[in-house]
Amino acid sequence: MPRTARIALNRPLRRLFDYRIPEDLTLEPGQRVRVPFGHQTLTGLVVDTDTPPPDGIELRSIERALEPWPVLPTETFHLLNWASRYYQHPLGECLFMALPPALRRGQPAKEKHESYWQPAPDGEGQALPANAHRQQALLAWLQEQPAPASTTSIRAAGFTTSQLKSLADKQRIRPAAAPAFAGIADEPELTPTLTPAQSAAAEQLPTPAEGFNTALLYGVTGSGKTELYIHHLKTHLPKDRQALVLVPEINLTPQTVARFRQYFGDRIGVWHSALNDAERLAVWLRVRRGEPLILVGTRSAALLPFTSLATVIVDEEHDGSYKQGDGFRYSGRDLAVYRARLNRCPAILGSATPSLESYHNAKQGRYRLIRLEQRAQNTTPPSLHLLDIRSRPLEGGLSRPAIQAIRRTLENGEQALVFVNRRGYAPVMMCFDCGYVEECPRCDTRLTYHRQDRAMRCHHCNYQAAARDHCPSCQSENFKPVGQGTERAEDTLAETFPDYPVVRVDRDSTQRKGSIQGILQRVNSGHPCILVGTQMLAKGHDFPNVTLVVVINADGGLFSTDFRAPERLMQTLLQVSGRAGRAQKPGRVLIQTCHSDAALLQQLCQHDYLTIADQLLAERQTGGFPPFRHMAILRAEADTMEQSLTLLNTVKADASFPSELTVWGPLPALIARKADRHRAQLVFLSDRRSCLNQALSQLCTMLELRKPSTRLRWSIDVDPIETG
DNA sequence: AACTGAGATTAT
DNA sequence: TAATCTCAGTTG
Repeated sequence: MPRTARIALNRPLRRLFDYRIPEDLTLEPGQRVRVPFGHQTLTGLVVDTDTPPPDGIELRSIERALEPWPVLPTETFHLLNWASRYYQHPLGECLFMALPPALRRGQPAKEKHESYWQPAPDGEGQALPANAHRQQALLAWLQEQPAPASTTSIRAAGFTTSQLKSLADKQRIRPAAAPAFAGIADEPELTPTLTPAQSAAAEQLPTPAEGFNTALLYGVTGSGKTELYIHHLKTHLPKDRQALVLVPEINLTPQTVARFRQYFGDRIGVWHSALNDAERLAVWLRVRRGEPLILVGTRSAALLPFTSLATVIVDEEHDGSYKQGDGFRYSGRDLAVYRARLNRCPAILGSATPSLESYHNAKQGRYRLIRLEQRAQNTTPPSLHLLDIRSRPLEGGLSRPAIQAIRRTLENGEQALVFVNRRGYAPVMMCFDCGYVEECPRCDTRLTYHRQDRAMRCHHCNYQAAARDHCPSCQSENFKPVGQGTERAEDTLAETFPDYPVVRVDRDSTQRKGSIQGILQRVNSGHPCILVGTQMLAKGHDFPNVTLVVVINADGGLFSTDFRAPERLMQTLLQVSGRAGRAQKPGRVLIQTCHSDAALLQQLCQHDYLTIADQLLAERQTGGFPPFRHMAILRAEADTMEQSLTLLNTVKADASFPSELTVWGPLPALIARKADRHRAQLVFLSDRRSCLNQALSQLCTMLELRKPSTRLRWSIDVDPIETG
């Protein structure tokens, strides 16, 4: 009986392919192989062996295994299998997503040869030139090292390979064998000191000894969650085990990584989108080898091949960036929790504004709710005030009282932060004579005016055109920007407060690498100034001298059709409020709105987040929305709206859905045309996850069978966060 | 997705 | 008549 293997390929095919295993080869799931596929040779992953071969097909043979060991260890493999079914995404693409790019191709699982160096005995080799300062410094550095140093660590210490080569040429250093991996090199023996409130919370956190257990850590902004994580890992993570720490966007939080490094030294591994292929492979291999790393990373770090995971932490667990927006639409947070379950270890989800999903889980008793409601430095929490701007004169979007508050803040020698939820100068250019509004030629959107480079831009498809100074329709010069963007607010503020620096922080002002660091440094010097910016400012930064936060307009989230909009509004407002009054000075938050009577905004000023969350949950329950019911969206996009709607309509008509499944639509998407693609969607809701999942796989089979055209595309989004 | 081959369309 | 494009079908 010839042995067979079922192989997954990195292709968008919802099926696997069977191959014969050569006589001399033994294989297990998770191994990489080279297989013939049509006229090409591809890298595949073994999913199963000795499965009954299909009838009437002449199987081709696996060429060879790329490694004698599985690149995907058992738990990771299980996780991805589960995720493939849960998110209805082809298994092959899920599995390959968990490999670094180098291993997705046919490359060997080895780092580029790394060499190790040690100083030559005293007196050997040639003397160094007097001006070779860096070489002398490198030699001195090598002499201080307890063991031979790798090229990577030499580079990390600020030296170059050419300096290394010069020393080697002069025989002042010699190559050495790679030191055997001996646990953690030198993890500092340092543990953060906790406040009484932090200690109380720390005692409730689930430890690796307890097995699988999920905790929701509700820690208000400034309560010191990071210290708590570090303390927890220091006291409970065994020295030989791994930990995963997920963060939303690591590029914006180098301070967090620095803090972890300070306590764990080289035991910290970092994983984010800015790594190149070689760096990715190196970190991935360290994880796969089972080095007891504490891996700090973004969403995709949840897919890393941990072999001895003992703690999972998800910081800012409410953050939308944990959900992948295209392709394999997984939630890094949810995969991390499932991973903890597979590895029988604790998962800690931390946030000052927990997602309603996690909070609901806590209320249902599935998660342990831990409250940390005191700020670490005993500062009073910021006070929130609504500022109704109906029929008030505005200057560049700012009301008189807001400007006065900013002035007082600056005169007190403190800093103010102005939050504007739109980048650019103004979201619309409009003709005040004929009413013409400049729109994107490829999307159903308005173009945003960017004064910085005199451009009109579409924030949805990146279309760009030169800005005009008169109306293209009636030639009137009464063609003006309408509404507020960060650039405009910056402008007004600079005019109003000529004696103080105004610093803008948004995607456009921080494009250059590291420019945000410079900005933050400048702000943290503490001199009075005004910060203007978008969401970016709300995320995790610590501005000790900011005592006033002004929200230019809170109304955007009040009337959205998206059922998550109120939740998101509350989270954004509270996160940005948290930037106020960190040090010894109390903070004030002014929220400009045209609806100061709105119940949601009133509650925000009077209550804590969980009270509002209770309220929002009640509304979700009444409306039959997540987390009370499970949701998925089938989206279609094509050259015409008719094509998209037809596909969804026929699929809806042909499928036999159980009565407990609610189906809405098909309806055109909120932005019906995006980059010249016409989009529509069908929404599914069900009380039972299994019911939803079954309906979705039925849909997939149907959609796979019909192959109308490559220009007509469809995708499934399970637990969507954008429902427009 | 990548590739192929058949058939239609277009350039020379 | 050759080169190019489009479309549908297949991959074990």
